[in-house]
Amino acid sequence: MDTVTPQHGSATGQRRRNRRGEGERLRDDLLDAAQALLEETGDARRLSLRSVASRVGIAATSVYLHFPDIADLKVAVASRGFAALEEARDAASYDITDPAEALLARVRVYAHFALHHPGLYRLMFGPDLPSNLAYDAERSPARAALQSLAQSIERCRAAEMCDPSDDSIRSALLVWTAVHGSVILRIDRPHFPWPPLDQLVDETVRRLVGMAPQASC
Amino acid sequence: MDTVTPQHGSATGQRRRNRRGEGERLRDDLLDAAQALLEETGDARRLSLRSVASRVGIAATSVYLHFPDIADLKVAVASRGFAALEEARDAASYDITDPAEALLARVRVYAHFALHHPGLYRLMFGPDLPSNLAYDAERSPARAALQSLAQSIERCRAAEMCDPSDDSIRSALLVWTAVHGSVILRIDRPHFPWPPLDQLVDETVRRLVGMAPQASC
DNA sequence: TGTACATCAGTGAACGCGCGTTCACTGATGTAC
DNA sequence: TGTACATCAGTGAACGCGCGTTCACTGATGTAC
Repeated sequence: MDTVTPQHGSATGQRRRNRRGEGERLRDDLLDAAQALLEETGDARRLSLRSVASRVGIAATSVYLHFPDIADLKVAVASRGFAALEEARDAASYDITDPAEALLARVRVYAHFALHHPGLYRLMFGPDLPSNLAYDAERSPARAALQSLAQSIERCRAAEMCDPSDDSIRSALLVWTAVHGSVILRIDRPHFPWPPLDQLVDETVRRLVGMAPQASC
Repeated sequence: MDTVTPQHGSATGQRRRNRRGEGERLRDDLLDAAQALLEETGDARRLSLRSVASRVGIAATSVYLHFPDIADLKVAVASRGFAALEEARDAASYDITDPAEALLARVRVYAHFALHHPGLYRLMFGPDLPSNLAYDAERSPARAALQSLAQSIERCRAAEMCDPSDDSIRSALLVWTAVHGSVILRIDRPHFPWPPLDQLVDETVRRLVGMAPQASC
């Protein structure tokens, strides 16, 4: 969109001050920088107010113009992460009619998202968000994601593609925690000889929801 | 064991210097202090050289008498944790003859260990160990634990209590990652309305290894 | 058309904190003679 | 039995680092008159 201004995407250093009325741009730049730092280091602890400011090329104190403190910035970054994850999952299952295939596709995308954005994923689902702001509150992206997973399982059940006696919310919980464990250990223990991700994820989902071993049913 | 010396278990403050020839005691005291800090904060990042030294009641520099750096101290603490976990698991299944019950008991104890020692558990299985020393090397307590889990599953299979077509190592991997996800999310998201732990763990294990829903088989 | 001024978008010095690590040292104690 | 001395088990000051946060400030720019 509009002309690519030099300050966008540039590393630490010179940066042109925004024009009058465009001060809000810095907010986006800060979020971009924080996300970039997460991608590079894979470690949410490195996300310091000073590191983000330095990445953008502004004084450390300027962060306070847009965020009351570093915790709020982290929450905002995580929030963007949840939106991106949701979008990716929806895109993955958009044109799949088979409910079982759709479920598997959605879970696979979740796993790939985690491995492609380990720092962001760890921030979203790990201990690095301030606990009073973490997304385990009743209305939160993480809960919404769980609901969406449960609905996907429910559609399988309606099509008689998995265990009919299960509570789909409970099944969703089993699947979510299991897949989280699988991807977070992959991220945290990169030297372990992990089998291919998709196979393991598929197997986990199939068994936990009582789906037949082959995709057809 | 022998007289309880005042420096043991005491908080920050006065501490009597060890007698000649007993300097190695400080090493144990450091490990005890580090573990106590983990229990209290639940956060492996707080394990700093200075915090451990202060907890024991010695000068920060004295840590170097026994550990080349803080990373080595963390590895030593994690190592004790793996030993404790192994012991607890063996104790849990010691007098259980039914292989399925033994497997479930062992996995339940694993989960309880994690929730009772969240800081220690996170250190053992999380990203806080220095990556070159993390226990994902070929010969490591974590690998040994996985082997032991696989053997427990193998015994179920021999007794025809679970899916006979499975590779037990692969099943062990599925179970380990799933249970890890379940407990680490409980630790990291304490505000989430988690169902009872044992039920969820049992259900996860049964489904992943293809065990019948009831304990009898 | 010119200018005073309010506002916007930041800056820069400074604070105290905890961190890992270095270096030279100290004082008690056991042992060899 | 007495004593010199090596060793052991630590100490304490100091270093530079990055951190979050405070405070008073600056300079460009749009706007009202």
